[in-house]
Amino acid sequence: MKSAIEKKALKFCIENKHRYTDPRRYVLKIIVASKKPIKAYEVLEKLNKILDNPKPPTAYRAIDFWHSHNFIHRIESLNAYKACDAGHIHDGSQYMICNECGDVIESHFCDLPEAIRNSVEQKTFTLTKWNLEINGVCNKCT
Amino acid sequence: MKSAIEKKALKFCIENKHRYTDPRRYVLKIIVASKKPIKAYEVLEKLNKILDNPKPPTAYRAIDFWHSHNFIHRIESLNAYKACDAGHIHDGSQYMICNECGDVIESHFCDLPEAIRNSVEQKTFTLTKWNLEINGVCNKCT
DNA sequence: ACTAATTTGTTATTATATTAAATACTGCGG
DNA sequence: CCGCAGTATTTAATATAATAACAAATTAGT
Repeated sequence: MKSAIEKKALKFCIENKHRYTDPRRYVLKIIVASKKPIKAYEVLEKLNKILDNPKPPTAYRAIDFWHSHNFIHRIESLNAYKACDAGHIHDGSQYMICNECGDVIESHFCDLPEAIRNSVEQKTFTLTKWNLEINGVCNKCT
Repeated sequence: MKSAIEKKALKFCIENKHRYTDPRRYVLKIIVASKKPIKAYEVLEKLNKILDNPKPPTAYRAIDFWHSHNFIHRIESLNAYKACDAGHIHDGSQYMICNECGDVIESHFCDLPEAIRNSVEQKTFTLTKWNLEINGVCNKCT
């Protein structure tokens, strides 16, 4: 049973002549299946139940692959990865991380808000990517 | 010769009855002296020229100390630390990281821009901290 | 000086991530 | 169908980042 992201990923691979190999396939499945952001070595652990004794590079390469093609994002402050189901490519991302339950909610601002963008450009800084991580307490935990 | 931050740090320690010990003192000096964000093991390396064979915890403890008291910030996507000379405490920070020269510029937005804050609060998420890291190319490198 | 609190020293270990070199797989032109 | 070129994986080793646990030293308050 394939999730929407997995279907999109398979389609992407076919269209762009990338291989939808077992490591890639299972790593994506594992990350998609995880409700919370998942760490590389947790991915590796789960991968170990499917593949034969996989080593770190196997997980990392697949993670990098999906990451570089925007199917997953990295949450820097957690060293963890999360699938992104946005129907579009975005060069920025925004997360709300609950300090209580550890849940991470992604918001899809397609653009960096004006106020920030202006401030950045005033410094004649050419923007390529941005990442906002917000900590706090989510509504379930309040 | 003490920088403004170091003076402020010393004052802070006296006022709050924290000890201004050698590891803390030198670690802060090293981070302040570094133009670019500096990594923990680079701090340790430099510390090794001053103290007698310091171990990782020595550096990490001092880093954590200054970090927890807002004298330095951590740039998550670089695993690196940078002194902050803002004259005030802020619960959020914003960096522009140049992909070419590695320079990092900190902007001092005291508050998260309205547009984002609203979106966060609409999801009834109580905000405690935020961190924005922007990648791009700085004006010197364009 | 005695005690409690804080901070550091030391050793070891865990967690996270990458390199390098050999090997295998896939699509394609002949 | 064969072999080449490009792409991807395997393997072992290593690099980098961070913490645990506990003993020893320092300091402030009595």
